[in-house]
Amino acid sequence: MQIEKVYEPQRFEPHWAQWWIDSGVFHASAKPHPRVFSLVIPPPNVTGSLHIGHMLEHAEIDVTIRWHRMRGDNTLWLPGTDHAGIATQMVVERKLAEEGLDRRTMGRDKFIERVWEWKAQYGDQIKRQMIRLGASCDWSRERFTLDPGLSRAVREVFVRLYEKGLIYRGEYMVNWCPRCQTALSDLEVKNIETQGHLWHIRYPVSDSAAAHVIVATTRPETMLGDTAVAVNAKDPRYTHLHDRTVELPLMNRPIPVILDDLADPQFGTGAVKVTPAHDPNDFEAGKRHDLPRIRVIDENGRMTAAAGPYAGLDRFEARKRVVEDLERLGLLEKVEPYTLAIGRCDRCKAIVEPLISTQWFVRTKPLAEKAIAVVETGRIQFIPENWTKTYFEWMYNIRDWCISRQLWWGHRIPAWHCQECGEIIVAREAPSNCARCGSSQLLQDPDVLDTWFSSGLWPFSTLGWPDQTEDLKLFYPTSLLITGFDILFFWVARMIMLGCEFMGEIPFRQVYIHGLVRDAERQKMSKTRGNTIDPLVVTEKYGTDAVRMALLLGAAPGTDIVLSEDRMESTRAFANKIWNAARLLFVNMERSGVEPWLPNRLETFRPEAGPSIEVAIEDRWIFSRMNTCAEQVNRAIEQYRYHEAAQLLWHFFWHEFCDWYLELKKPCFQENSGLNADWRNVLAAFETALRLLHPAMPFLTEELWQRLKDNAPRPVSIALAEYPQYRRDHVDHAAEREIEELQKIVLEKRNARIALNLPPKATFYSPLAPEQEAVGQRWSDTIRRLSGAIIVGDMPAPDAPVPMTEADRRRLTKQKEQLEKNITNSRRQLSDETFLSRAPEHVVASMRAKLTEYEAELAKIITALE
RNA sequence: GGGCGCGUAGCUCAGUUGGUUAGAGCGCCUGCUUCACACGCAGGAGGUCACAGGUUCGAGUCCUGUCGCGCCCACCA
Repeated sequence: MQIEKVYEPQRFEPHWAQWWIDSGVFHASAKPHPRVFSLVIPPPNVTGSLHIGHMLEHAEIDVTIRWHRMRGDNTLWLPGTDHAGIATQMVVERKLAEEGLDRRTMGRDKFIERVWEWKAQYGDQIKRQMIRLGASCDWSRERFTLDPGLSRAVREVFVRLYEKGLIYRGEYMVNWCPRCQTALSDLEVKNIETQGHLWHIRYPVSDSAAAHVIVATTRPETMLGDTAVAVNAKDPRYTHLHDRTVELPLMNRPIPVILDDLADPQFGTGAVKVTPAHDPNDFEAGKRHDLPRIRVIDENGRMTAAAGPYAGLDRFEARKRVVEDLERLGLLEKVEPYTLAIGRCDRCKAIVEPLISTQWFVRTKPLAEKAIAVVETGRIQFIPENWTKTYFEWMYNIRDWCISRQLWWGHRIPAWHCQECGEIIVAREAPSNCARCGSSQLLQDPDVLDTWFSSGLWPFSTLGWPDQTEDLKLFYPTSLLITGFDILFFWVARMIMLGCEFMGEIPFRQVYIHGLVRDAERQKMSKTRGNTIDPLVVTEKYGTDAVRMALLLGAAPGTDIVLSEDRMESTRAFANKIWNAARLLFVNMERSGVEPWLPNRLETFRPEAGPSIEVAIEDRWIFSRMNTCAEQVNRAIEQYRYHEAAQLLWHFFWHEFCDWYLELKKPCFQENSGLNADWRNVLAAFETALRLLHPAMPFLTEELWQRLKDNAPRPVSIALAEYPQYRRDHVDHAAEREIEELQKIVLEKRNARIALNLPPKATFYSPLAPEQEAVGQRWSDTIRRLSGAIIVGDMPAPDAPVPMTEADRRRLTKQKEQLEKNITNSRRQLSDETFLSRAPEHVVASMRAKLTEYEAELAKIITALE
């Protein structure tokens, strides 16, 4: 059998990725099963290819899913993608611009056609990437948020919410992105601290030549739309202005002075200009005082006709001109530098303009109540727990959700406007006549829904809702959601609200929130920084398994994940280590004339299996150790402690299986030995180790597992094999104690050799402590092989004792000091009445045991030093 | 302004309900091409757990405060 020295992932991974899909290994059963584990993917945007953050998410999901599948659960990982309204439309528009095209000249239908073409191309790319990265999804259940079925669910939800009065349409102030030409929800606006100015402007008081009031603003251009100046009723400085009017400069329009709490006497001059059409606070104040709303900025961010001489100017140009003009008129009191939070569009970073427009909204308070309750009662659990607080924080202060977008790509709002009487008809399917006047002149609302409206239904719309499908019955509520904190409000919160409302049941039981992937310098990865890691590039270079392992090793709950080439190099080394352990076995099997035959598992190493099968102590030891490892790994995965699971696997395989077990087994690999008990045990141990490693490193383990032949029927894939579980009867304390003692002796002898300055190959005589003799004699050959030391009993003792080197003496002295300190500490603790009465028994017991150990060791060191 | 989190070896981070000598990977130093693996083997150096108090028999872990850093939310012009 030809096996290369170095594991080449590129040769095997694509092959297995395809085979898994073709053989349907990952398909969930539609039949009820006592244990069901289901999870829906956070659907990636169709806009682009997957980045390393997706790979982390998918690695974590995949480990969990594979683990459940191997435990025999009926397991579903439902894949799919999101149409991502604004993001996708933006990308396609940009693409069209390169061709010199514009969506407005193309027309809606033509444009949507182009987006679908884009989707076909990129949606496929995402699927290909995921398959290549080993994601064990059930591709037969793949969904897209704009699929007919999911669109039906969207219309159903919209209509029901509307009928329940939870969706309304109205004229309100919304965040408007002048670049994207659409309204945005509050969540889609990012407030970014920016260095700006605070302009203090004098507004002359009407009929009072000298008097004026000074207002401060960060946006002077909006003064053109001012319809009042507000002062606080309790502010003694402005009592003379009550019931007066001021002259609005530049526009020469009298505006009233109103009394409103909007004006904070502590801030600025205590007087504030009111622009009801362009500021959310002013909008509210305007409603309270019935002020006119003068719109001076339009959807393009340009000044309207109402802005008089400034009409047609860009809003920022207008600001400059307004300030210049005020200065010329001597109405500019002063300008101060000022730090303010500017709202920017989450997608295109354009400065958002608050505008009054007619939009559709969801009344969120009633939905939030249920969503709060299910988390409060612990029916939904966040991991790590502290996200619960963030979730509540947002839910308690939730505001109505603007769901209409002036885009073309997305779910068209299922509302029709009657051209005759203006009636609005909300319906599941297009109505033919107006419900009020009977006219057939109906036009569908041009707007589409916020992307998150459809993703909010994802856990049940993907399973067939509103139909009561088998899948829905079986897999809803889903077991777990694994996602990032950046979409906690956007997505997770809305799924909980909508799931509780429409299914009457939570969408998932647990939410695991993973961290952000950062680069070696702990920086956030972003395209502008140019520090992104492309999953395909690094998997090509290091192998999928290595990259997965690197991600998992860093994936401690609640922390960000640092990924660097260094890390992937070390995990690649680990993959190679597994490969070479297999190589050792395969090469020796050939020499021994052993067909790579996989024995039935347990009978080979269990002492109870009968006297006919020899079970060497190292076999008993490795199975006992592997049992412990399985226990810990299972518990770690169960608690989403992926980094711990990965580290346990690493340590077990490298430092126990390879460093000790295989080394101990080497003498058994004899020429033409045939398939003896030793071989059976080695192969059984190796096969079990592969299964243990499989969720973390699926490709390598599948490749090696398939190369092991079997004498008994087994699943077609290691992905369907049984995951090793802890078994009480596999614990073998006697074997562990003996091998531990052996390890201690070998390490001691190795150190002795180094202290003597002997080269690795040199053998030397070394005495054995009396208590080690029983073990030492039995393992003398092994000790000699692994340490180079010939122990007393093997050979006559040397005439002169081995002289101690300086380095050795230093080391021992240091050890001695440390031990003395520990002994003092332990003795003090053990003579402390309070400690003895309060500390748990096992702590006291272990401290006693350790103390004895320290004392013995100290005695040895003292004699050695003399 | 409110909320969350971080500060542990040169670097990047683990450290589950407090329990005795604080761990890993990388890097560094020493010695080895030993017939699975130099993506390797054997060994080693390196930490007053940010700082100051407190609770406790016992604190990296719990409490208070200080300093430094990050993230999220929020309409103070």
